[in-house]
Amino acid sequence: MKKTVFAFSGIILALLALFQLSKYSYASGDVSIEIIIAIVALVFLGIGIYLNKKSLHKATSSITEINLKKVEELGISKREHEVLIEISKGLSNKEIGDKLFVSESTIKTHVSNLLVKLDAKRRTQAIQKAKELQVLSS
Amino acid sequence: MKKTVFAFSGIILALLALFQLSKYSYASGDVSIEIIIAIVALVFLGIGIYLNKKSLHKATSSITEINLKKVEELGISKREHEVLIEISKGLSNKEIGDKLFVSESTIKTHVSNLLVKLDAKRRTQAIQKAKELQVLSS
DNA sequence: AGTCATTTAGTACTTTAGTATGAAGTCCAA
DNA sequence: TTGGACTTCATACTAAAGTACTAAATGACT
Repeated sequence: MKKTVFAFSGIILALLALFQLSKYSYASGDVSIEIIIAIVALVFLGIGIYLNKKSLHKATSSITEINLKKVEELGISKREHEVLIEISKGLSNKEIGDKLFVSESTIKTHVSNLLVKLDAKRRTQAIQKAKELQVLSS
Repeated sequence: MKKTVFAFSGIILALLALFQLSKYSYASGDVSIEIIIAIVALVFLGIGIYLNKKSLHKATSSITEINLKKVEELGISKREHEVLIEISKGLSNKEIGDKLFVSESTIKTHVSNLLVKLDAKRRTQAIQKAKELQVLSS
């Protein structure tokens, strides 16, 4: 956090300096305007890349969005998708039932339906396929 | 791919136009140099962010290395690790046995040992924990 | 009001998974 | 060469998971 503050302060100061420098350099006639603009362009290109690298590195580690369209395409209902998530966490049917306040029978029904919809023979295979199809976050 | 080519062509043309525009605008005295530089700066900042987002998205999506040290720490043997990988692919004990040319009994033994070492009650939980511990690539 | 998808739940079975235990062969290092 | 870890396999269980129905309640849509 402190590093970020210092970095930003530095960048802002550098930019101000660059602006002033560009004005005086142009006024004194030493450098053409094209070169000044080019320098500014390159510096900001670098800043853009740097800022993005910072922000993306924190975000992308956990971003693997769930494709809601494919969930629909596969005909997976809201409740079934909930069950799918719990399966991927390693819970048993009984545990999922307790967590969602329904019976184990109900979970078995949902799981059976999920296996058909995901074309899987086992829950482990369902997890694998669901992640491939971006129906589960990995 | 075609999209990328068109996008780049567009960007390059826009930049050339911007450069020419800046020169004439300044020459005619309508716009001050600060504003021109600011516009160029913002445009290149955007380009930098855009380029980086593109390149990072391709790279970070598949990077999740397996931590060999933790495999050792957990006392997971070479064969057990092989079995773990097949489990995560969604195979049954029988299928894993066929793939590795051993009996289902053998796989059951390996799986039981894995569950103890990973402190899991089920194979699905083992997958989850193994990925958390970076013993499996996710 | 009636249809359709969803959610819930049950029974009765079959199939996998997982546990516990024993045992034998391999290979490596002390 | 003799433990020790690894791999293999088996038997006999118990426990989950999964299948194949049936069925009822709910809510949305027509």
